[in-house]
Amino acid sequence: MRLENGRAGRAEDLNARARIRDAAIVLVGRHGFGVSVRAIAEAAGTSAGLVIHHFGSKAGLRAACDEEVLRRYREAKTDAMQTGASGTFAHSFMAHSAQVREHAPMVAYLLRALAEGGPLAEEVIEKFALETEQILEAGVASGQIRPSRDPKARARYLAIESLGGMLLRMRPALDADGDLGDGRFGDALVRYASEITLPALEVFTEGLIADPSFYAAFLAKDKENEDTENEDTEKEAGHGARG
Amino acid sequence: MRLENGRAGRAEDLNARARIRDAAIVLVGRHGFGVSVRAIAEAAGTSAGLVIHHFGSKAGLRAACDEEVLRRYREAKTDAMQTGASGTFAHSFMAHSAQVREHAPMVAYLLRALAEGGPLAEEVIEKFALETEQILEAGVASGQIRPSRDPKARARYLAIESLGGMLLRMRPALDADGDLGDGRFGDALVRYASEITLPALEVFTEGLIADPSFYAAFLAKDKENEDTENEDTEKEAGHGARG
DNA sequence: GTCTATATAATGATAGAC
DNA sequence: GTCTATCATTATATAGAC
Repeated sequence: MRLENGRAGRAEDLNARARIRDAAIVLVGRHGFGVSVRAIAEAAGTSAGLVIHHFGSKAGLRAACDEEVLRRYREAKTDAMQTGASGTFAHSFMAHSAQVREHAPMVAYLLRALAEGGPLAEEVIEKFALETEQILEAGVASGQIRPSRDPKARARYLAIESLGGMLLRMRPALDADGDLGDGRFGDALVRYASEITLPALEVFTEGLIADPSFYAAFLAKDKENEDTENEDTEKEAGHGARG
Repeated sequence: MRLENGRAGRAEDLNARARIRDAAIVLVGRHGFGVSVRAIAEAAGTSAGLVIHHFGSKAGLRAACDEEVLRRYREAKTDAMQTGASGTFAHSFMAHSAQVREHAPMVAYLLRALAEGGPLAEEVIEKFALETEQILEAGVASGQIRPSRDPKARARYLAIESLGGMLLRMRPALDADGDLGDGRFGDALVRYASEITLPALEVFTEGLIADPSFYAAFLAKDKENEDTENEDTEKEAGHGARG
């Protein structure tokens, strides 16, 4: 009873069920997951009872929204990849998408999901990490990106910091207590992206730490740990809290 | 009626008011701000009525918690600075603090506040940006850190990404539906810190982008924008969504 | 200061008419 | 499929006894 729709065609998708789901995505983006079923029903022009009738429960509605948002994310990603280089880093992709009126609610919902945690958040984080890894791999092959001692760990680190920074910075702009927060959020995201572009490029191009002995010291300590761990494999893995 | 206590001595701070406030900090860290006044009262060994009596409302209680958490943050920061180099980057400071049993609830509450947004979140972000700027400035003076074209913007960028990455990654570990989530959270934070140390040091020491023309192109475009903005100062600042 | 009892409002979910 | 009416629960906050 749950998944048979949703993956169906997009044509006859303007029925009440889809209207409720779309209204929920918009309202969650604006006010968070605490928004009431009644408010969603009102925004969709129906009744609270119908919402439950279609989705079983509020959790069921959320699951349907998660699924739809993930679908739109993939769609937006494809668009961005074809359009230009907007799909490379988290903030540039998100800023690009948020400006497309159709994709803006998806971006807002996604940020709410990241702030709250849950399956959708985990899935998007994994997607970003993987996509970053592939992009960096291509960059290394073409000589634009420096090779890494551990490409997977580097990509994961960069993806999480990029996504997290955007979440932290854009989180306040989500709250639309004001009248019409329609294009304002997209604008704020673009402003953020333009704010960090130059410092990020500077750090990534010129580096930040001048003294290479820091890195060398940690590399040596890491190798040392690996060796001792190979000796007594069973012992509780205590990487320790250093520095 | 509100602030006269709280900054008072720590000795006679074990009355019911302080007990309620401390219980609230712990429970908010574990379950978020949606936790009920009743649950807080029960954890403090008192009644819901007394909570309202002391703090006026749930919002009043949160304000008191915010204030106390900020006080503990400053305290932990001072400790960390004196102890060693644990105060330098967000994750290392947080990981260090979360392992101190006394400071762990403060760190969890802080992450909840960052995820939710609000005055405390803004204040902590500003503090981190400023502290990062000062640390980097000292590093530049001693030759360990590379100088920047825009030190303030670079510090802000690094602070937000570091804090945001930690928030994104540690957010799921906060939920303590399980039995006793006491030391587990601190351990998870330490694990995260050790996960990102090597990739971060690699990127910061060796850089990420091999081709310097990327950065150069954006620098040129930025200068161009500055010039046109100097011509017509009034025009709506359209930095534009590039890339 | 602290408690119990209660007022009041809002929530998610159900039942049944149409 | 859709609605209205309602239930049961839970929430914050109040009132007043002690």
